[in-house]
This record gives sequence, structure tokens and C-alpha cells, in this order.
Amino acid sequence: MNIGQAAEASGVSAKMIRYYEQTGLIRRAARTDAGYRSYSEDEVHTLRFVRRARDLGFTVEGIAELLSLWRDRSRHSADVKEMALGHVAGLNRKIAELQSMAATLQTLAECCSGDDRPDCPILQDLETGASAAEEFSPRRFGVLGEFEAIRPASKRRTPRRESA
Amino acid sequence: MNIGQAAEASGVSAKMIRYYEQTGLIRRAARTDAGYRSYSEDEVHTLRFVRRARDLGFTVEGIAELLSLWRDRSRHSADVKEMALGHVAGLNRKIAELQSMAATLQTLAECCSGDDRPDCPILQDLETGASAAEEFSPRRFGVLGEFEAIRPASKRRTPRRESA
DNA sequence: CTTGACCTTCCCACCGTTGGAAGCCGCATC
DNA sequence: GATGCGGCTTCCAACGGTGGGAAGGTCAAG
Repeated sequence: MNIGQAAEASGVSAKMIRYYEQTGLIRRAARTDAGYRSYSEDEVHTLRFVRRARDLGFTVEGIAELLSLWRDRSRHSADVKEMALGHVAGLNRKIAELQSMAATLQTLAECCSGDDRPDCPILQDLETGASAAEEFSPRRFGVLGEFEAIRPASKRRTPRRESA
Repeated sequence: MNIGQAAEASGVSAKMIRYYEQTGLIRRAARTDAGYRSYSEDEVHTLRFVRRARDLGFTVEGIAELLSLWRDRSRHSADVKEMALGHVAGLNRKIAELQSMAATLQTLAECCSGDDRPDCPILQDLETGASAAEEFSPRRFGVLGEFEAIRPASKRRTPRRESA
């Protein structure tokens, strides 16, 4: 099976298959005499695994771990569960952060007349860095740590007293 | 005020200030004879605006629009409101997607004994692409469109019949 | 004058994915 | 056999936003 068919069958684009191979996530595919990559059903199976894990929001690094657990017949399901729950925790942190943003904006938008006049509590909030809706919104926390994939708000934005 | 102080005062790192200037989000700063960037209170004010918008999850592109609305004294608050609500919609789409992932994983994890035996419904699900928890989870929809910032699951992963 | 903290520019890395260019291959059709 | 098209190959660049670091200039205090 050529890479195109493998892509079609697995739901992973040919580009990404090559990328995953290159970065070592999946094993190097066999080649035809002409240098074409050749895939077995088994490899397509693996690709589908990868695809599904990606759909569940795992990073490529996480998928590598999942794959090795998958292949390890003497794995402990506890390890898999731990990974899954860790990821769920990360997702929930993200969700909370996004919800906080949405709530703030929603509140601000509700306070905005939304007509042809220029006065706008949304801009006012952005300008003053905290106003109207502040008491209604649960306050952002920013620090996402480990879970950069979603939005690189990682760590802190300012050095503050970085070096010290 | 040097860039360091401006960073400290605005909460935007010096690196990002230079980047924003370079990409045209903010205006080029005045320079001292030695070539140092020099910032007024007003510019710090703008930087705080940018920072706050970023905290609310706006993309740099979105912030550019917000800034121009902010500076336009004859703006219509309706335009601002529309932007805000559009962004809220994007956030909510993200949130739904993440929640769906989290729910699926949570359910799977709950079905996993989490001991030293290898049997694991989580891996099973990844393997078969849909199993146990399937009927409990609301089904992912993937397509995020415009709102790539969170996780580039953008569009579809496979060409499928893309061109047609 | 030296030291150290700051500033300058420039280039690189991350993550995952897509796009394109340049060049071969396979197959079908003439 | 020649031509052509679609697939395959590799390589390089881009996206968002951010941080890291090198190599060098500057400023203020000692």
C-alpha cells in the first residue's frame, strides 16, 4: 500500500505520516525498489491509533508514550490510566481558562449597547485592564504550565524579576 | 522610558514589544541617540491594552482590529461587540471540543481498572477508533475553522475528497 | 577605567501542519 | 516508444506567539 492509500485509510495525511516517521513517532516504512514507502494493514492500524490519540488532544510526545504502552504486552493499565487522567486534568485547566475568557467577554458584551455610538465597555475594560465586569468574572489565572499545546500563554509573560 | 521599564509597567515582555513593533501591531517607538527605544506613558497604555486583549485570547490580528477601533473616535460600538461575540463563539467552540475530549477520556479512564494488569479500555478505544465509551461521549466534531490558535486540528486531517 | 545591567539586532527553537518546488515513477493511452 | 498525468520522493518555508541566546554597543555607578 502506498502512502496515499495509507493516508486515506488511516485518516492521517501523507505529509504527516512522513513527519511522524521522520521524528521517530512511527517506524520507518519499508520501501519499494523505486523508493516508495509501503504500508501493511498493521501499520495503517498504528496510524489510526495515532490519529485517534491526536483527536483526543494528546501531544505527539504523549502519543509516543501511549504507543509504547500499547505495544508492551506486560504494561500496567494503571500507567495508561494515569496518562489519560493527567491529560484530562490538562484539558480541564485549558477549559477553565477559556471559560473564564469567554465569561468575561460575554459579560462585557452584554454591557455594550452595540449601536452606532462609540462608547463601549469592552474597549474600556481593555483600556483600564479591569473595570465593569471584573467583579462578575472569576479572574483569570494564566499559568498553564506543562500544557502548552493549546495557547502558548506558558509561564509568565513578563520577566518581572526574572533573574533574581 | 526604556523598553525594560515599559515591559515591567505593561506586563508585555521586551521581546514581545519588539515583535509587536516589527509586525506592525504597534507603532515604531522613538529612539534615543544611542538607538534605544523610548516609551511614553501613552505607549505603555497601549501595551497594556494589547496585553489585556491577549489575556482574553484575542489573536494578534484581532488585537490589531481592536486597536484600530479603540483609536477611532467615531467607531460604532456594534463593531466592537460583534468582534467580542465572535471571539466568544470561537472560544465556546474550543471549549466544546476540549470538553468532548475530556469527557471521552474520563469515561474511558473510569472503565479502566488501573492496576498492574495490561487490559485497558483506553488503549482499546485508541486501537479500534471507537468502542466502550462511545455511546456515552457526545462525539467530537473537529472542525474548528478560523480559530486555529488552540490546537491546529484545523480543517480535516486527511484530504478525503478535498478538491472536488 | 571597569563592571554589570541594560539595550541593540539577528538567528534559532518550539508544536503540528500545510504548502510548494523540483524531480522521479507508474500506468494508461496513443 | 513517447507523452502525459497523478502519485511519489526530498527539501525548504510558513503559520502563531513566545523564549533563548549570541555578539556587540551604552549607560551609570564605583
